[in-house]
Amino acid sequence: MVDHAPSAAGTAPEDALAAALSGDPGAPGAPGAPAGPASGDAVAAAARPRRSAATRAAILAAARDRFAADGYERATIRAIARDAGIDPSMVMRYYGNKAGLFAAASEIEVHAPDLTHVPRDEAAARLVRHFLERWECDETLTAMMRVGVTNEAGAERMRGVFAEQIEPVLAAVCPVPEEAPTRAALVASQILGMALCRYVLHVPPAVGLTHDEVVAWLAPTIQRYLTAEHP
Amino acid sequence: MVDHAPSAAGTAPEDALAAALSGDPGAPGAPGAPAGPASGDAVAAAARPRRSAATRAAILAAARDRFAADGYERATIRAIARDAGIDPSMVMRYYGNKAGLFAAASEIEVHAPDLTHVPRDEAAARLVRHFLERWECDETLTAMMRVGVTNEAGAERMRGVFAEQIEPVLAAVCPVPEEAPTRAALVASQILGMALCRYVLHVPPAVGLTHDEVVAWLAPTIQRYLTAEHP
DNA sequence: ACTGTAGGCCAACGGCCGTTGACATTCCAG
DNA sequence: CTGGAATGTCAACGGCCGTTGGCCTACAGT
Repeated sequence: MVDHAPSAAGTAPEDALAAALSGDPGAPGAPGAPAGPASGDAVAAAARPRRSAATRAAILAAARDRFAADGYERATIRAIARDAGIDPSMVMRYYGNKAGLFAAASEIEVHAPDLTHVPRDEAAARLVRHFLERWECDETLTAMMRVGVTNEAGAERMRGVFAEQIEPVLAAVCPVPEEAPTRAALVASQILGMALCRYVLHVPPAVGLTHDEVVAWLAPTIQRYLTAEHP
Repeated sequence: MVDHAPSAAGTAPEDALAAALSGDPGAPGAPGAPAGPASGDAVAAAARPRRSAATRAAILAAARDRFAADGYERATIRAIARDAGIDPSMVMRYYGNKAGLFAAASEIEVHAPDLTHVPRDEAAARLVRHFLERWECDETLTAMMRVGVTNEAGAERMRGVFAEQIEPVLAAVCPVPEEAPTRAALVASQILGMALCRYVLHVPPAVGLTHDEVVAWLAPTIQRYLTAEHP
């Protein structure tokens, strides 16, 4: 009778991740960032490069690699710290906790191209090629997919990226504005599906396609999702 | 001197999963399965329902739910056993270890429909509708996706399902046989992408589509991947 | 009635994890 | 030169995990 809600015991860590991904300012601020030398010149304080910048960057780079390779649960702070060549406690000092580190390592900028000044029948090809390059330039998107699939907070972040960075861009070329969300979701389903097969599951025939082949196959699909009349 | 390979300690769990998913017979056999009453009638021994069958089924059902909801790492044997109403050690007795349990819980049967006797222009719609229903009838496919994205052994299993259960079915309706793998991968990318958005990431516009709408949008895409000439 | 065996529970072990706090070192302002 | 903040190391804590082995119970064959 002592424990009245044992079934909810396992959800605490996930809450931490959710809070961190929501931009919750609850994380303990890194030393050196908030308070300057008190009476010193604010501009000088901001301009002086912190010696820790290199360490922070190394941690972030190692974290991106590990999260992309292993997902959130299997990527351990100890392993990330080892890759970065520092002590695990430094990760805590700079990013508060594991969730905060992931939130920092998974800041997503899709940089979807502006399609308003692209000929309508080239928009889809442009889009496909952009995402191929974006996906291969670093492993952030792979990491986001790994965590989004496993973790509800990660999924929420992906929905946010979709709503804030994908939908608006596609709405600009949608003939009927109120259909934009549906059409954007269809586009996302095809692009994410190809990324899943090619970069995460490594399905051989999907890996073997050249960029041009992927564009040639997918662009007509995307184009139809964008502009064809509602079936 | 007892333990001769201490350096490989960190990789053991993943290897165990890989071995289990490869159908490695190394797992300790469950009691009651291999040896009958020695001198008894073999038919009677096989027919007599083991009292443990219900427990085994309960474990498997709980495992499917947990793996689907949490992925491989976060789904704990303790939680699965609690859901099944038994002791964690029973899981070990029946399935050897966690990897063996997952291997048993993720036996995938896609049951892709035979398309050889379907009018060519209906094949795609039939396929899309089948996968919608298949995906919603239980959570096995969601579990497979969660693990396939996070775990290399899980990805290997998905590639196996693709090669053995998807590719052959689609090859039957492919005009050019040697293009079958590529076309099957394209089909898989669209179907898995929609499943990802709809059942895993829960992207709102994708969730809101009815079956008929999904079929209406996706079928032309699938049809083109199946039968349109190579672009 | 007796006994072997399958089914089940319990307590524990060793290990890895995230996290913490105390202590050493480097750097810079005064 | 000196004091304090920034940077970094080390060792440890508590917790949860997968896994193991011992012990108890119920039942079927003889």
